[in-house]
Amino acid sequence: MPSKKKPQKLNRNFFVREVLTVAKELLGKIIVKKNDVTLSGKIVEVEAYNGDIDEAAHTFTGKTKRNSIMFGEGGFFYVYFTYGAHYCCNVVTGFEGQGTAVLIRAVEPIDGIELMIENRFGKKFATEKEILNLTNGPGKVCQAFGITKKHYGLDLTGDEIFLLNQPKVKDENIVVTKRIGIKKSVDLPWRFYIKNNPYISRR
DNA sequence: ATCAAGATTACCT
DNA sequence: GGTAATCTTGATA
Repeated sequence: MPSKKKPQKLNRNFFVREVLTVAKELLGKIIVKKNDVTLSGKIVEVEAYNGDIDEAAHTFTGKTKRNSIMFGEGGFFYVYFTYGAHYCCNVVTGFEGQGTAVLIRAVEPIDGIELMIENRFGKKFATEKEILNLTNGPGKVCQAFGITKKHYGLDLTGDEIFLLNQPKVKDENIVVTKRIGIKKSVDLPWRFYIKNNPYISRR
């Protein structure tokens, strides 16, 4: 009997490519975080940042202590804290020295939904509406998954947090728009999300 | 040592 | 739709 093929972890080569390519291909992939409970979700919305030409990127003004991981090789986790309340998580892309990354803006919950509800709302149960609000924004994704600065610089080809390969989302099912919540380089069409997915952050 | 800004969210009218 | 909350980082002195 032909057994169903298990999805494989994305390896270093996937991440060490041009940031816009990686951003688009990250759609539909599954992010997994292993603890006592395994949490996972399908990536449905991302934004690309490129310090070479993009004034909104944290790496635009050069290397600092905070953004140094973004200048490393692709496949590492860049987590930062903002607005005094929220963590946002990024997947570093490209070669050593490039300063590019993809912000994970929204995921569709798959495994460990009970724990995500607890992390986000501090209770065990949630209404359908609340479940749609679990992970539909970058700060919410980090809160639901319990991602903090402890995970800064983590190797995404390791065993704690990693990504599982999935079939590519077809171009006709990808919506391309301008990015959200930034004040510089606002016209770059570097936000990508899966068409008609209920878990994207609207706004 | 001090200060301003920020890749957001939740709650208000 | 508008805005307060909240604190880390990086820049300036």
